[in-house]
Amino acid sequence: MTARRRYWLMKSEPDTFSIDDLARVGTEPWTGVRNYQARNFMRNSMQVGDGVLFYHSNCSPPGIVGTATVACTAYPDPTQFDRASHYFDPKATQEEPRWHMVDVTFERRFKRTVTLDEIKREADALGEDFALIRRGNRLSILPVTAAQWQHLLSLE
DNA sequence: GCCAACGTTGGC
DNA sequence: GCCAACGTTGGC
Repeated sequence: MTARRRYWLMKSEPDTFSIDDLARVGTEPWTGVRNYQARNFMRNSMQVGDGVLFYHSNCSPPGIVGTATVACTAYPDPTQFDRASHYFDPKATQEEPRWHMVDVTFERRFKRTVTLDEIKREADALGEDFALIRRGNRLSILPVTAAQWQHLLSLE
């Protein structure tokens, strides 16, 4: 039996890692998540083949720029053990890692950015509880329903 | 570069 | 276990 495909939105700052970077490398470990809720989505819920909306944040304009897929189930993020890394976590141990991540594989770059501004205008269709457009929400990884996925793709 | 929102930390 | 201080996110 094939697992049911789930959908996610993952934010990345294009200055750090953009959709074009992902297109170039093909598959990338999603290092550096240091938020428990975001980690839990990766560790507890992501499955191989899940759909990912790739979102550019902290740029102009912010928005969805393409799609990717989850390439593997979660495993410990090695940067937590690396003293030299910006993401080093002194409280993490090999025996008890704190931070897990998945690898993400490039699927497609949108012909254009579906901007946050446009997405906000679709609040009625997407639902007010959609975390991306909920006021003050800063989650870098959030779940997307099949209906939201379809609707967001239709905006391209 | 500003700053609102919010998560985390640590003193008590 | 409260909560102030602090750090980070991310839109603008």
